[in-house]
Parts: sequence; structure tokens; C-alpha cells
Amino acid sequence: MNILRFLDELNDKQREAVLTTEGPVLVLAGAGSGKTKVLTYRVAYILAKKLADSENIIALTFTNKAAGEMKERIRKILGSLSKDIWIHTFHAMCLRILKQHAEKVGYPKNFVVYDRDDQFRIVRSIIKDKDLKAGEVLDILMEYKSKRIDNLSSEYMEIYNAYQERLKKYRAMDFEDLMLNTLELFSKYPEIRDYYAKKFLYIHVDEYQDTNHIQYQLLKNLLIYHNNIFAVGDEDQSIYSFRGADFRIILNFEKDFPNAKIIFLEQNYRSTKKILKLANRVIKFNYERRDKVLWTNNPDGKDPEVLENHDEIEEAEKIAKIIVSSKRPYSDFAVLFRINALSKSIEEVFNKYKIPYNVIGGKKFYERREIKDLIAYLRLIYNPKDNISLERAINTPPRGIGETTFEIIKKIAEENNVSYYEALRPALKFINRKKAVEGIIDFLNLFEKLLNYSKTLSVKELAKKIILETNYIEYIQKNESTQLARERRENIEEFVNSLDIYNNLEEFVEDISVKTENEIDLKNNCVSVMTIHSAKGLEFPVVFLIGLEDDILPHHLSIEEGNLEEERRLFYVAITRAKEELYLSYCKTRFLRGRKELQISRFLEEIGYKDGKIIWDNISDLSLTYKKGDLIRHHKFGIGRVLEIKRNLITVQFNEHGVKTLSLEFVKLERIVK
DNA sequence: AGACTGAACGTTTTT
DNA sequence: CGTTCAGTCT
Ligand SMILES: Nc1ncnc2c1ncn2[C@@H]1O[C@H](COP(=O)(O)OP(=O)(O)OP(=O)(O)O)[C@@H](O)[C@H]1O
Repeated sequence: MNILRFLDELNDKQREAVLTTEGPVLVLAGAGSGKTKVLTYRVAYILAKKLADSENIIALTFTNKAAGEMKERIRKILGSLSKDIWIHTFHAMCLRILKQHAEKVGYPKNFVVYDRDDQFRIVRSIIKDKDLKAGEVLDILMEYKSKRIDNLSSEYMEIYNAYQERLKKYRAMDFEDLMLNTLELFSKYPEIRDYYAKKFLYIHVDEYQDTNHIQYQLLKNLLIYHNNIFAVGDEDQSIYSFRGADFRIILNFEKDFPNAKIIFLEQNYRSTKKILKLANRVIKFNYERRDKVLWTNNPDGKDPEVLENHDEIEEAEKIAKIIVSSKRPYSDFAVLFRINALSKSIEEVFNKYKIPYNVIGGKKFYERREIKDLIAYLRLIYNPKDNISLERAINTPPRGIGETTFEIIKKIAEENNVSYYEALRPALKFINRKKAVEGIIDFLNLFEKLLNYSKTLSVKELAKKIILETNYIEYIQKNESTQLARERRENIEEFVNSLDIYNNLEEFVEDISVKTENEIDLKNNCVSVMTIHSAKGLEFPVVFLIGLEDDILPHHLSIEEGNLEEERRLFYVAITRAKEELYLSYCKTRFLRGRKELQISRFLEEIGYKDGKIIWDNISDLSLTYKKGDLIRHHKFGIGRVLEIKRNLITVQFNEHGVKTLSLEFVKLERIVK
């Protein structure tokens, strides 16, 4: 069979993974070993061999970008044969299921999904009289909701109940609801669960280490008939614990799925030997992991380089100069960082040097004020009970409906148990200010007009009508400086143009509710600028990793939380994105809410950076990471202080176990920084 | 109601 | 530093 020729590209282990189609399989392997490639080839193999039809296959990912990339990869191999495969994030899968069955869990079909900003608004309005911070409260609420904590204080419980009630009333779900309601649907209606469990003959999960417990439950539900799960992952790349991911789930795979087959891949195809060496060095400092071998046949390559800078401008300029003087296309380069705030200086300097770039993620397109305004109108047309959207739309542009007026509307709505929109007309007779009454009438007329348009017009035409009928452009120009107004106008134009792809309003609202970034506005042949989180799963010939300072990477909040190992995994993920060249950059000072003096990241020391250069020699590799007097932790002997290091032998005075001499080649120690 | 002011404040990652 | 908030004025 000719179509199976693609299997020749794989090594023996990889092929074994592809060919093991029945039963639970886990591929546990380090970065760049071809896990995602194996997963996509396995999907292709199943279809080519006609083991199942495309609608019987599902592939789950954790980010939209990963889902998009996988769709693209599979389409390349299979063309239209792949069209009915479900390739989604967990959230998008749940949304797709719930759209079919919303009424069964107590929602109308046109429910909307609230993002963090919308959640904020609800929380803020609940606690507005209390002396609490909305961000902290929301975090705690969500931890409770996703069952990471078991109980709440009575005060928080009250807030939580109010929050849930509002969501329900507004016909809205948050991200967690998507998954919880799907679980509820499955348990209330076993026949629906059975339908999907039977439908999905083969279930694939990429980046399995990012699974949280609720997602794990969902998987279990979908596996009751066929039990064909194919999961790939790497606990060293687990970087989403803040949203509940627990890499113990991947480490427990064998226990969870009896007679599971575990396949280890050891050859890295992505990076040069030198890059891989640094990655292997640093990850060994983590204690909570399964030790893995990772080697490569790729050439030694260019030595990774550390860039030392006085400040972030020098950092950005150095990078710009390297890019400009290179013969490579712009798209070969990526600039990665721990926190979004670091992109600013890069952007400024790239603009100055006329280097084209895409900022991926970051201050998201959909989060800009003008875009959110328009989306509020569109969402409200789709679901007039969406009170959060109404609250935004009703007074943008200003119609004289301020806080006092809106409080009346809210009160009427609550008393009659109707939505804010339905309360507008009845509220009129309680409002005395002429201007406010006129404003509401204006809004009602406008909105009815828009509702009518929505019956016949495309999403794009509808958006144009909204802009026209609300005089939105004039509103911007009146209120903002010309510079900002132009920017906003351009954004609106871009947004409107991006609406071409939607056939109807439902498609649009559904799509933006789980999609956070606008892939449409990505330009070709550009340097990619993004956080390490966004870069996971991607690869670039040349990677610049910036902001390698203590308190940035590792981030100070993680250090406080005792989450150093996760920060180290982030560093590992970042390094392993590089195929050929790697630049590691830090600054002595940085502008971050005022100029700050910073210390070089401890991770640079861990990769063997000492006295201004990276040490490549093998034996001292191991010893240079500790020095006399360091505090270290041993998994058996506990905490101790280093007395002496000779070649690869380390002598430690342990607090509870006396003096020991250990071989650095075999022992795993964690350094504790004072 | 809304524009304007100065003070306070916050600082991680994403579906 | 830039954003947001509370308070004041029109
Ligand atoms: N057998 C192979 N022969 C040649 N190239 C391969 C082989 N397997 C994988 N590759 C290449 O190695 C690179 C990394 O593959 P892939 O992205 O699938 O790795 P991964 O294990 O998913 O990495 P990560 O864990 O970082 O996401 C890709 O460019 C892929 O094409």
C-alpha cells in the first residue's frame, strides 16, 4: 500500500507506537523526539488502513495553536480524507458537545462563554462593597470550582453561589463550566455519553502532562467502550499547573490503564548536540521526574551563546543586529520570554530596525477595547440575555445612561426576574432624567434594527451596520488622540475583514468563545515574539531566550510558592524549541515598574555558565553546578552542606545523616538557594 | 452624566 | 511605568 510509505520516515520505536492501535498507549519522551509527529502519523495510519472512519477519531490538545498545527499536519498527509476528525482543545470539544445538548443541563442553545474579563466583571459587582481584590477572589473561586480545593469560608461560599447564579441567569458558562457541564451531561444522560464513547474509536491526547483532573474524568468517560487511548507527553514539559494540570496523571498512566503499553523515545531530531546538552543538564536538577535518555545524531552545531546586557534596550538591539546581519529569513527566528511585559522593548527596537514580527498571544486582539465593544453588540444580538454584554453596549458610545440609571434597570430586572434587556422598556417609567430616557429609547430602536439586520445579513455586514448605526468611528475620534484613534480604526477594519470566514452569527460567537487569538492577522515571514507557554510544541531554527534573570525566570511569585521546578521546566521547554542556534540573554537592569537591578538567573549557572562562558567539558559539567558551602537537598538524606568537590565526587555534610561522599554521575541533588 | 484630576497601585503563565 | 480608581467640577 503506497499510502503507508510515510511510515518509512519513522524510527523503530516511533513506528511501534504508530502500529499499536489497540488498547491504551503512552509515549513518554523528551522534547523533540517526535511525539507529535507520531501522533499525527498514527491518525493517518488508522485512516489509511481503514481501521476507522474519520468521524471515529478524535485528537485533543491544550492550546488552540496546537490544535491548529495538528489540523494542518494531518491535512497535509491525508487531504480531505481527514475532514471529519475532531481536532480540538478539551474546551472546544466540550463546547461542541454542549451546543448539541445545552437544554439537558439547563442552558438554552445560544449560551455564551465568558472569559476572564467577563468573570472579573461579575466578581467585581458581587464584592463591590467588600474590601477584597477581585483577582484573588476569582482565583480562589476557580480553584474551588475545578475541585483543587475542597472547601471555602462561608464568606467566599456566598460569593461563589452568587457568581454561579449570575452565570446561570445570564445564560453564560465560564471555561470550567464547559467541562463540568459536559461531565454532568454524561452522568445524567448515559445514552449521550455512550454515543460519544462509541463514536470515538480512537482517542488521541497530545501534551498529556497538561491534563487536569476534570479533563481526566472526561477522558475516562469517553473510554468506557473502546479504551483506545493514545497519549503522548513529557512530564518535564508540564508548565500549566496554575490551571490545574497535574503531571502525576501522566506518571500514573500505567496504574490508571492496566495493560497499558508505554513507549519511550530517546532520539531527538530537532536540536543540535550542544543545545540538547544544555537542556539535558538543566532538567537533571529537577527531582520530581522520571529520568530519561535523550540523544541526537544532529551535528554539534554552533555553540549556544549567552548575551550579557546592561539593560533591555541593549538586549533588544543586540538581537536586532544579529537578525539583520543574518542571511536567514525572518521566520527562522523566535524571541521567547517568561512574561508578556518583556515584549515591549523588543517591539520598539524591531520597529526601529524595520524588522517584521508577530506578537503571538500577549495583549490579545480580542481584548482591545474597540474590539470588545463590537463583540459585545454581536454577542448581545446572539443572546439578548447576556447581561454583561448589554452593560457594555448600552452606554458605548455614551447615551446618557450612567450608573444611577443602570441601577434602576438592574433593580427592575431583578424584581421581575428578567434580563436587563427585557427590563429596559418597563424601566422607562421609573426614570426621570429626560436624557436617560431618550438614551434608552435610542438604544432600543437601534438594537431592534440590528436584530432585524441579523436575520438577513452576514456577520461581516452586520458588524459594519453596528459601526455605522452607533457612529462608532466618530465616537473614537472624538475621544482619543489622533494617533490612538487611527490605531483603533485600523483594528476595527482588521476585525471586520476577519469576519469573512463566518457563515452565521452562531459560528462567530462559538469560535471567539474558545479562541483567544486572531490567527488571521499573522503576517508572513516574520520574527515570532511570544511567551514560553505559547511556544510549547513549536520549533525554530534560531531562538533568543530573553529576561534570564532571577525573579523573571524563575519568576518571583513561583519562587515564593515553592514552584521552582516548574520554572525550570519552563526554561527547559524554551531551550528545546531551538533547532540550530540558541541565544540566552539577561540584563543587569530592566525597566519594570521603575528601573530594577536584577541578578542573573540561577538557571544559567545550572547549564554550566560560569565566569562569562559556558563550560562544555563533561566531568566538570557535573561538579561546576555545586560549590563548596552550597546547601543541597538529597532525596534520601535530606538537606546538607557541600564540603568538597573532587572531579565527579561530592562530599556533603548532611544535617541528619552525617558526612557522605557521592558520585555526581548517579546522584540527584537539588540546590537550595539562600 | 461625564470629563477631568491626582493618587494609588500592581507586577505570571492560558483555555 | 501605565493603568485604574476615587474624588471634584461643569
Ligand atoms: N524519525 C524522524 N526522522 C526525522 N525527523 C523526525 C523524526 N521524528 C521527528 N522528527 C522531527 O523532529 C522534530 C520534532 O518533532 P515533534 O514536534 O513531533 O517532537 P515532540 O516530541 O512533539 O516535541 P515537543 O515535546 O517539544 O513538543 C520535527 O521537526 C519532526 O519533523
